[in-house]
Amino acid sequence: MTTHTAPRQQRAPRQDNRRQPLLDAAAALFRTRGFHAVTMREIAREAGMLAGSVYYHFSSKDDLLVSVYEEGVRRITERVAEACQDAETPWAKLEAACCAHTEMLLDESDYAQVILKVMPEDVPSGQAQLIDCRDEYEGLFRDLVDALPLAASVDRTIFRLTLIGALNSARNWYRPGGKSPAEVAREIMKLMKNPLLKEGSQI
Amino acid sequence: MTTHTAPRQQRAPRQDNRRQPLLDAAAALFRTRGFHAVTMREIAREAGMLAGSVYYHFSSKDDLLVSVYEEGVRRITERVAEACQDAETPWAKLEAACCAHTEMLLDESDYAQVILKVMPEDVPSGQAQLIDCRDEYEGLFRDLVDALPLAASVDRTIFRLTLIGALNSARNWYRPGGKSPAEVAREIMKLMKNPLLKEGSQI
DNA sequence: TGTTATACCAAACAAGCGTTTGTTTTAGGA
DNA sequence: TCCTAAAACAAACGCTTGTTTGGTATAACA
Repeated sequence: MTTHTAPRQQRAPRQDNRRQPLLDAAAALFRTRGFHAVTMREIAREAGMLAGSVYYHFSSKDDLLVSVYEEGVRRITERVAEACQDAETPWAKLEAACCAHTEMLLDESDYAQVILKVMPEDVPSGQAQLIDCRDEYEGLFRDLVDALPLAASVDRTIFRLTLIGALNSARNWYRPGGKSPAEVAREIMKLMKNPLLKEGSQI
Repeated sequence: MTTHTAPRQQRAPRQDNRRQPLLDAAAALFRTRGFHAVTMREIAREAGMLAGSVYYHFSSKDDLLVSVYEEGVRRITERVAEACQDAETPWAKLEAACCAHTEMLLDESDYAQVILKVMPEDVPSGQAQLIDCRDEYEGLFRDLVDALPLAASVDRTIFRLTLIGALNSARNWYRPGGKSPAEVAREIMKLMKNPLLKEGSQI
């Protein structure tokens, strides 16, 4: 007697599938209010459905956050990698990367901004996954910094982390209408590249 | 017939008052896990009491957070202001301030670290209060930066915000055992003060 | 066109939340 | 020593949370 494994026929997703609007809503809410302050009912309502329906697409709130986070890293990685390729010198590559990074964080993508707002420790079940994502993205900048012609006395690790930290901190004070995100990024890089001292002054 | 307003006699707080242990517990928990992820029951248990008892000392969870936050700003302000006074030149003053700031954020005070972990928008009812606190503390750094002999092309506002942002970002990667907090702060300042370029290299 | 996996709704669930209430213990001042 | 305010307990309140369950409409494929 043969074992009848059910055919388990698979079908293409329907066109009216609302997984994407759901992710978008979650990204927007997580970005502005953080993981713990947002409820499944809010996310669902924003996507035009009920809370229970979300569980057809995601197994838990944590799972939903991880998906948003991964998509955020995917998008910013894509943009930054693309921006680097157009530049020629190591410094120009880094600058292009910083501009793209800052643009994503300051006005373009809810997804990318979730990366700054949500900390891995907020989601114990997916902590390792989020950290891996972040590390992979940071590796991009490690390569760019390693390629720079820096004085031997400069600690490249601290330089890299400080640069990214400085760019990210713009999120706390940037307001649209003044300098553009790219201008902010260039200004910050200028600070770290040029001497600040007034000519003739002593330290 | 005279109206007898009750004497309403006031007494000094008892010696076994546990308001302070309560604040300490709240500071430690808010710092590591954030405002929304921490419950009143946890805070109370950590301080050795029950959830309801907390409301004898604080009118709400929001109120408790605001108290912790204000105490954090008070402590870091005190330490930074004290550190500045010992230095002489503008740059030395700023460096002393940055070292003190970084020490508080990296290993000393749960209270000070709450300032980084909790965002004003987490507590709508006390948002304005938290922002005022933060602004007042930042004013300290504004004065220090304004006193620096900088090249005219440098945007002092962006310099100040970037410096603080860079220092604060160390919270994300600092690990005890390597460079001390003060060394990290000095390294970051060096990055923003000195030229990075290798001698003879082109941009 | 009929079948079925897809994608949702509607309603409930247990657990946990911040907070309130009424009562009890206890230390400080007369 | 007695009285009273301080400071806590014990237990509940109403509500919200993330999640589960059972049912139902419908688009996709045979």
